[in-house]
Amino acid sequence: MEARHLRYAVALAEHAHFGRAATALGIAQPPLSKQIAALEREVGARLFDRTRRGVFPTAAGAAFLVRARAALAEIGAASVDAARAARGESGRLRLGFIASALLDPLPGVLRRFSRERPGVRLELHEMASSRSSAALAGGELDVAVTLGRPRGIGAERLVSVPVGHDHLVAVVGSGHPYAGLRSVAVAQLLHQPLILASGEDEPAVAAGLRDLLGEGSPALASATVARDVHTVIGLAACGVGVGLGPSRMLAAPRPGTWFCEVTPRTPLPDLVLSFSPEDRSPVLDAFLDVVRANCPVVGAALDRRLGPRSEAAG
Amino acid sequence: MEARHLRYAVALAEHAHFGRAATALGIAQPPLSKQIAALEREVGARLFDRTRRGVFPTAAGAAFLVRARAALAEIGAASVDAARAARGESGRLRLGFIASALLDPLPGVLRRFSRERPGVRLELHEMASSRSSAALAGGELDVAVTLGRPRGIGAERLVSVPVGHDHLVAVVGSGHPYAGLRSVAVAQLLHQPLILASGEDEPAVAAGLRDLLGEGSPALASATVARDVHTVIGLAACGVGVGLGPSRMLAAPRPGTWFCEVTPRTPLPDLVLSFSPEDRSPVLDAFLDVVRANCPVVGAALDRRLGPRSEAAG
DNA sequence: GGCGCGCGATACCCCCTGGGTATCGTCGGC
DNA sequence: GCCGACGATACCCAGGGGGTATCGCGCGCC
Repeated sequence: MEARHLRYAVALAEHAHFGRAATALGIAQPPLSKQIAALEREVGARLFDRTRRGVFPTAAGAAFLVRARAALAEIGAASVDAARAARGESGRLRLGFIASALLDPLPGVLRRFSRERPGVRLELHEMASSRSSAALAGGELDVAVTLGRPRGIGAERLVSVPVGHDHLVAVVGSGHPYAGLRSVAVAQLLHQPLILASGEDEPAVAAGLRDLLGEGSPALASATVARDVHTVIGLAACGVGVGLGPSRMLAAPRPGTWFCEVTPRTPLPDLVLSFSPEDRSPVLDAFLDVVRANCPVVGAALDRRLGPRSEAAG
Repeated sequence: MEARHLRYAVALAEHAHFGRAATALGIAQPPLSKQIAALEREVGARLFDRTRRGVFPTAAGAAFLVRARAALAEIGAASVDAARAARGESGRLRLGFIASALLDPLPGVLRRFSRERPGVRLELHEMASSRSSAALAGGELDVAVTLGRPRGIGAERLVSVPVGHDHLVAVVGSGHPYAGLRSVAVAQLLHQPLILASGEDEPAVAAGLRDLLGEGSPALASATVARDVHTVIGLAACGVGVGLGPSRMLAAPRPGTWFCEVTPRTPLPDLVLSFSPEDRSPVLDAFLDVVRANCPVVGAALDRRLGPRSEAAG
């Protein structure tokens, strides 16, 4: 049985007349008679009663038509759904990211992406950079934002572009003596209670501080350790001490906090956007477009890695 | 787009290999490649990624396949449902009947029919005979059991067969003086409180009694009137008086009641089964089969009206 | 590193079948 | 009783679905 048979049966039921149904289908009446006869032969039951007053479905025909209409609706939806998916207007995007990425590149990108692609389900997974890399290589994520380039098995197959440069900055509550300062020197941190994110989540901050303050520094040893940079800012705002984190923090100002540069300027690893070029999908391309639009420097780097924009532009 | 394209796409997704999918479909590989290419052209999107390790659906392909499988399931169900309906194994039967028919022919018929055709929904409508006839002629019922042959517009197009002959009998409670009698004479009814069904529902009983007792008989004038014959029996069982109704009542004995013949024997109109021969359906045929099997006399009458059994015997 | 092989795409051909025209059978209605 | 409407049938044609042969291209294996 072919979709043609369903279309013909539905048209015949709607017009209750072979000639008019055939005209509506764009064919002549005899082929329609033949196809309906063939359909009835295949089903093994008469589907239409040919009376003088019109052509009406039998009980079997009525049962058939219910399914036929449903099948035709599914067939139509198949094309539509596939085309939508091909244009990246539906589907899902699984994004792994380190918590601090929520400070700077992600808010704008996610807001814009979900506005431009309301049909795409965003699955956001906050996780450590190492887990993001592994999940990306294993196909469990579509795109990841990590600290530094991904390493580990499969990482060499990933495309990675830096999303921006970072250096170490300090954050204090408004009532803190350092509030209002443009910058603080490393020496000013030595006898302050320090707050920084834990090793796994933001390992670079702790490493940078070790470089600045010395390996066994008491200030570092007694530092308050938070799970992620958001908590660091929150604790600093409460006056617990001097928070230390990536300069990305400046992009998300929060009332009651004050940010100062740390001198000497201490670079931190870049935030990096990665994905598997083999698993590119229209949704991923759409996401990359949004990233391009939000951070022009990323666009140039992407073009260098993928060629000047895919032809599947929506 | 034809069902063939859906079948091919599903097979290709299942085998992840053009050659094996083609073999499973019973065709060669090149036609499958062509059909998939044509499908992708029509949808306007690549549906499968051809990699060295196999053929996998793209995001668009995955969306397409969901709909394709659903459509194919509907198409398969269309045939099955139609065949079932053609065999009278599904659908509905709308039966109109007079209340007293529940005493005799209907219990056995309905029990047997619902056992033989569990997929058919029985719609039972108790109504006066005149309404049944009109509903049958108007296409609102498939079959009706009425008192006497249907009359009124459209009734001449109906096929009607008597389901059995009836005459007037009396029913009393076990404690009644008549309990235990084989028969009662008309004279014995003259000074008894009588119970009979109301005019609309069982008009023949009242008419028969008028013939027996005389037009202005005080016994008739003071008779208790119930809506239907079931109530008559119930009231008689309570000792309210002598119930009068069709001999069909004998078929549904009820504890605490006693039935006696009324002499002289007074025939009542037959219970008649009617349907529209133009609207015959497999379900109706199946119902008529059950009626035949339950009441052999009806079978002969039906055969006389319709020919010796339809060829669509299930 | 070259050859072989597995796989999908392409080229080309055939014939099946879907659709066309012409016509018939039949049943109502005027 | 004739005509007209409608579905079925007969017959023909051509488009396309499916066949075989072959190519292009990686990958893997000596």
